[in-house]
Amino acid sequence: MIHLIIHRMSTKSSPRAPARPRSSSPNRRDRVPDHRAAGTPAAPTFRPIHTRRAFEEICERIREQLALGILKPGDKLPPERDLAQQLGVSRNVLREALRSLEMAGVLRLQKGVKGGAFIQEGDTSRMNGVMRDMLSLGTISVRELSEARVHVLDLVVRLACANARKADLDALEANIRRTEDATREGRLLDRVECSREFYKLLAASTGNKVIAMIMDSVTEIHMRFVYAKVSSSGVAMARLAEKRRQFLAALGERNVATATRLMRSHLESVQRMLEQDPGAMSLHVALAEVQPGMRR
Amino acid sequence: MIHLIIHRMSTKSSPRAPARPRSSSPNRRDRVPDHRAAGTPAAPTFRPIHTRRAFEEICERIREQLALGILKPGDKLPPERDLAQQLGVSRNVLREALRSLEMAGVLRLQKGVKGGAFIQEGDTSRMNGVMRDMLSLGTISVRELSEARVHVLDLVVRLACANARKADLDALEANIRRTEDATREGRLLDRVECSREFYKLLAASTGNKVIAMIMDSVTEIHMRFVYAKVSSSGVAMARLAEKRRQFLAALGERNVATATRLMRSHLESVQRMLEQDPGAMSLHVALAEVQPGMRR
DNA sequence: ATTATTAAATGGATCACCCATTCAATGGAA
DNA sequence: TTCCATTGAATGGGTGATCCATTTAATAAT
Repeated sequence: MIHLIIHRMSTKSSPRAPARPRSSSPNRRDRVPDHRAAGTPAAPTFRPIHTRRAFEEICERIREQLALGILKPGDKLPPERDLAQQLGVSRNVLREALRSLEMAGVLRLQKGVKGGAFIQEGDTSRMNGVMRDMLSLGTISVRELSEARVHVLDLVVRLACANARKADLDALEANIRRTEDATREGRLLDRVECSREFYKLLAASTGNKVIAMIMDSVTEIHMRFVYAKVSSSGVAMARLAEKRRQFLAALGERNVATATRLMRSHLESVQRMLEQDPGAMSLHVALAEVQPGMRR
Repeated sequence: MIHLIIHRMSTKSSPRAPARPRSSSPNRRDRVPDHRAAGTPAAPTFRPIHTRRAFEEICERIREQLALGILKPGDKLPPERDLAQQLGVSRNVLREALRSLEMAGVLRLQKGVKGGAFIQEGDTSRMNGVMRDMLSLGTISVRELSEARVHVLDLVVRLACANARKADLDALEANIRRTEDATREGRLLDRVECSREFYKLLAASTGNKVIAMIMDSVTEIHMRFVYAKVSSSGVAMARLAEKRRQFLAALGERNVATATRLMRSHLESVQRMLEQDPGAMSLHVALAEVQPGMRR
């Protein structure tokens, strides 16, 4: 259904070339890689160097079709065997490309007859993984992430005040009720889960998926720290639901100043709690466990 | 040097199983997948279902080692052949995992003796690709991205006012000079390139790599639109360098209000320019071409 | 000493299979 | 007829062997 022919422009002379003997020209001096030189007698169009690997080119082609709107979410790519042949590559290489695209959240691979590689849609959680990797690699620090979160949250509160709709406020209200239930019944970890959801709902209520994505990505790691802290110490933020209600009231009144002030002071108290014992803020506590494709 | 043993817990009966003939049991009724049932007479420990794919598990293991600090940037993984054996998987599958990690910016693969898979460090551009994919897939819209950019830029200006150091201001100053040169010599596209760099420098001057990353990711696409517009229409923003100088002056004086005002008005005029002819804001214009691993 | 050659290590790629899952088509039993 | 079990084909998941290409160090030739 889709044409993705790759003219491999490969470095290799031809697929399954007859094993050009290693030391064919005993005294050659030119260090020019023999590419396909000796093949055609006078082919003056020397192609530029090409170290690009097959799977990169494949990813690129598919992303190109996506960008051009030729491929859309829900579309199915041809079966691996067919596509590999169309592209003129081995199935293994094609799979490397498909795997990469799957991990990037572009594709979803499904087994069985009627299975195949489908263009994925609407996965807004991809940035979380990037953020985690950055942190694992030491490219960014916990401090930078926390600081960024404060600023982003500031922005989110402002936008939520401006744009939150009734449905958003209702969802937040329901979330707070669940928080109250969890508090009453002493389910501390569930309460952390509620917090995670609270911020997600707040982010969504900005009405801007880009902002929401950014917010989620800086919140995800933070909530892991909170989870680890609550999980190990057994202590939890006091008067959480109550504070949330106050905040929600300010949000409902579109009172940016109050909402911002409440959120900031809450963030500060959480930060104090986390920093109580150093080491709880260590990366390994939060990042270890649960590192799958993108659970959470 | 590193132990990453995976007990595959595989579904398959054993590597290279002796090709159990298809229709061996003519009248079997149990739909239980025969896993390794007939092998050992009474093995009561039925392992839980295992749909998890090998390459996912491998990625997970490596990320785990990373999160635990056992693997650090610069470290080298064992050669593919060795690692595959350690993990108990075929080399092909291992490569699928390595490829995914490479595309995610976690690894860098290098050929030749002394080559190998090295843990990458400090690549802050990974979020750009995510943003591009989201846009291609229609998960986010150009409008949302532009809007987010305005807000993020607002934040960046505030932080830059607070945190920019002399070196940052000097770099911005040098950038403006290059912009002037390009303007004088009519190199319009170079001027766009200068703009891209300007925003990157501004983002860096916040002193927070997370914020900078976010800023870069929302700016990258925007600059493609600008590039496409300038490239096709030949018109360019008037008095650009001059406006930049005013802005830089405000930044140097830590005058948040003025800097913010100047930036906002500039963004508005750029937006007006872009929206002049609709269609120029179409995705395809900006996303097509240059979709490599992560050029730019 | 300098330079060219060789050899080994390692990722890049191919081929030819086989296994496991899924689902539609088929066919027999109630 | 209706329903359920069986079958078989399509498709992704995975393996092992083998070769190519690049890079670097060791070695030989000048």
